Amino acid sequence: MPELPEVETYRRYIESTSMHRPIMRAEAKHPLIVRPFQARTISTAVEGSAFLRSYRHGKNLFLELSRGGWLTWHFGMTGEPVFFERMRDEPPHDRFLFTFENGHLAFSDARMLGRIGVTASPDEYVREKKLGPDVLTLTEADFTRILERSRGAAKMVLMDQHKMSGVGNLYSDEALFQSGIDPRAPVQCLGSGDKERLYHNVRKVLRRSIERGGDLSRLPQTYLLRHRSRGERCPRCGGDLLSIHLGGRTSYFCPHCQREGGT
DNA sequence: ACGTGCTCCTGTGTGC
DNA sequence: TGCACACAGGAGCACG
Repeated sequence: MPELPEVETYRRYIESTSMHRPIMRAEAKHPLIVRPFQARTISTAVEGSAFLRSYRHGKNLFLELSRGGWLTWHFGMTGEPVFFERMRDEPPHDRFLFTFENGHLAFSDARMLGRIGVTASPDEYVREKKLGPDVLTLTEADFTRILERSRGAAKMVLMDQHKMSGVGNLYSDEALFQSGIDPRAPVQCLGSGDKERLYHNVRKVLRRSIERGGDLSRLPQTYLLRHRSRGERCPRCGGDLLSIHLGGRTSYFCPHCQREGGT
């Protein structure tokens, strides 16, 4: 379920469970999870190393390997890291397993849309994938510049990892809701007030969720995310929420509280 | 250079 | 209860 806050939560989890432990085995339990690499390539690069440092860029996690290079980790839609000590506690859908002297770190991923790979450095990976800057590193001026260079629906711009990296379907809905902006609003139609609110709300929403450990159920009831399902009502005005398809993804918003822009 | 839609995968919830 | 089918918080790619 990983957007930026979840991946940051996973990074901290791995920091607290799995660093500086010699990796005895690194095994792809399913070949798809390391695509387009060969399972062997990853095992060879990782076994005998330890994770030295962690780094996150948008929804991507990087772990520096003591023998050189970095592990890359993308969580797809259903991936999560699980540390455990006894094999009988191995999670279901274990797709990649790191084995330490005392314990294991599994990549559990039901849908297998996640990926594990290796790269020379996070910078190299970001360049290869043409990822935009991590959204939390953006200044307001950077953010505004990105919006001004873009066209199309505001929500699509927020979610485009090549423009800015880290925001997905759910948090874009939330930031737009809190900013009173219709997800379909063309970015060119946003006023400077809209852009300013959007910048602050994107950051606020992501930070708040990180504080809550990426657990949506711990976000305030005033958030759209707590009401993001069919038939629910806007937490602000009580009106019916609308759900539409935008770029193949489901968007929820309040047609009363969210406008096409111009402030 | 762009936006749209298809595709990769499997598990779960919904409605008949 | 059982089954079929839509749908899911992501992203790369082909196509127009």
